[in-house]
Amino acid sequence: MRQPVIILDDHPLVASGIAKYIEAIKPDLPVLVASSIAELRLLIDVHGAPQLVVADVWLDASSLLEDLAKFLIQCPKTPWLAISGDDDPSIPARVQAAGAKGFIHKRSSPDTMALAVNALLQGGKWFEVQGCGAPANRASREWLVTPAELGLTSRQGAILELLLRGLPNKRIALMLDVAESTVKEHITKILQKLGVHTRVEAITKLRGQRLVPIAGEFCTDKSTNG
Amino acid sequence: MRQPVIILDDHPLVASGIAKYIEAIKPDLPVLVASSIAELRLLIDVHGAPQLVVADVWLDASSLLEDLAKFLIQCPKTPWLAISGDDDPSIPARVQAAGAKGFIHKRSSPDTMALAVNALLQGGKWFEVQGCGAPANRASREWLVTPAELGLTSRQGAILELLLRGLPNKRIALMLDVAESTVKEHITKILQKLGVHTRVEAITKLRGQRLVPIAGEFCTDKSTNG
DNA sequence: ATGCACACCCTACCTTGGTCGGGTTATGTG
DNA sequence: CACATAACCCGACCAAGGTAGGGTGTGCAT
Repeated sequence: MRQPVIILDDHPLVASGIAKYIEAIKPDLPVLVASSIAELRLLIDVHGAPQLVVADVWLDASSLLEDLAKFLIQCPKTPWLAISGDDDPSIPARVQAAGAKGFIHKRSSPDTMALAVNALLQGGKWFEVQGCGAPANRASREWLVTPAELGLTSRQGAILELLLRGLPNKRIALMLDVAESTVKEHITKILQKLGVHTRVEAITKLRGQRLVPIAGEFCTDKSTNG
Repeated sequence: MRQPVIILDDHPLVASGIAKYIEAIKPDLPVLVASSIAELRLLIDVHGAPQLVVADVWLDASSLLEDLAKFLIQCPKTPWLAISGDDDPSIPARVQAAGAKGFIHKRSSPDTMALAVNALLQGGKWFEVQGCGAPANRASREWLVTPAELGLTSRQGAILELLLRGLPNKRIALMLDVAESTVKEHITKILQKLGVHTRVEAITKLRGQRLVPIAGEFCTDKSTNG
């Protein structure tokens, strides 16, 4: 019933690692591995259009990017996530131009990849800005994420924001003026969508990311902990 | 009883891929995975000196290479194989100076890695010469904090490090091979010293900071069994 | 020797967190 | 219209987190 996720990588080590990881975070999704476009085509012929393609764009290989893009337009509904180990800063733009719905660097944390995969599976996008040129000011250039990119509703996004500040459910409920049980319910769904089981995992997974601020409402930036 | 091979890589994707691959070519060898020197140390405490360490020298991280070398001289009979995804041409020389018995690049074929692993397991060496000259991008100075600066003992620092990674008490207890109640006790004291009431507050309070990988003295706090 | 700090173990108790199975209301869209 | 989705509420259950107070053994300084 559910279409598979296909990992395309010429490096079997990395491919199997990625596959294993995606299987771990998405136990209900079949994950297949291809090490060439030919193999990818074969898998798609057999299994139909996949739900997602995660492709290592090893740009050493001549025109892989174009070939891949040309090939994947056969599956217009299938998003694909580009992964590169290269530090060329033009890559994100190039893969986006080639039709990728997302890009992450190989040195990204697995958590980041999980987020990207989730985002793409839910129809969103995920483009990670590479730090090649000026990686020094990491703290000030934290990546921005919209709730939508994480597949969250706006309300869930609001609650996630407070959750990420370390607030307990009771405080969140007070701030949003709803029942604590409602907060719990939202958080349960948030955790599911993020593919984690506890708020602590969610926080560490999203570490370094920042939700885009939501207009109005609970913009009380003071207090919080303590 | 055969001693294990330990893979050290901050990128679990790659680590598990490498582990899987080595398991495939060496079915009789247990393969363990660590994602930090602290974890590596723990594994060695538990299992004894490994037959081989395969370490990704992610040189972005401050002085990992020195720390690793300093740590591995405790196991003088254990060869270690450095893997790097960086193109800095000085790396092979540096890792050799640091005591590595081999070096391969992440873009090497799995076959190459198999050869290197075999060579080192048999007491040999394997140094792959890199072709490219792209300079490494210096970077990513994250704010480092020592447990001492926070008023913590070394043990508390170790636990805090795991806590900050989002691990639940049970996992921390398993990794440190102590009772969960002991972990709880340590954490209670950590929280008191940090002036917070929950681990989530501790995480958000220390967000963006990184504990130093355990300074100097932390090596093996005796046996304490009993 | 006595005291102190640390790491370790335990039980008990309470709070918080997360899930599950109900339910209501409003807003859409086929 | 029926149906789906989101937001809201409740109660109940169990797991996890945190505190309190008991204990052991070690090493180190007074």
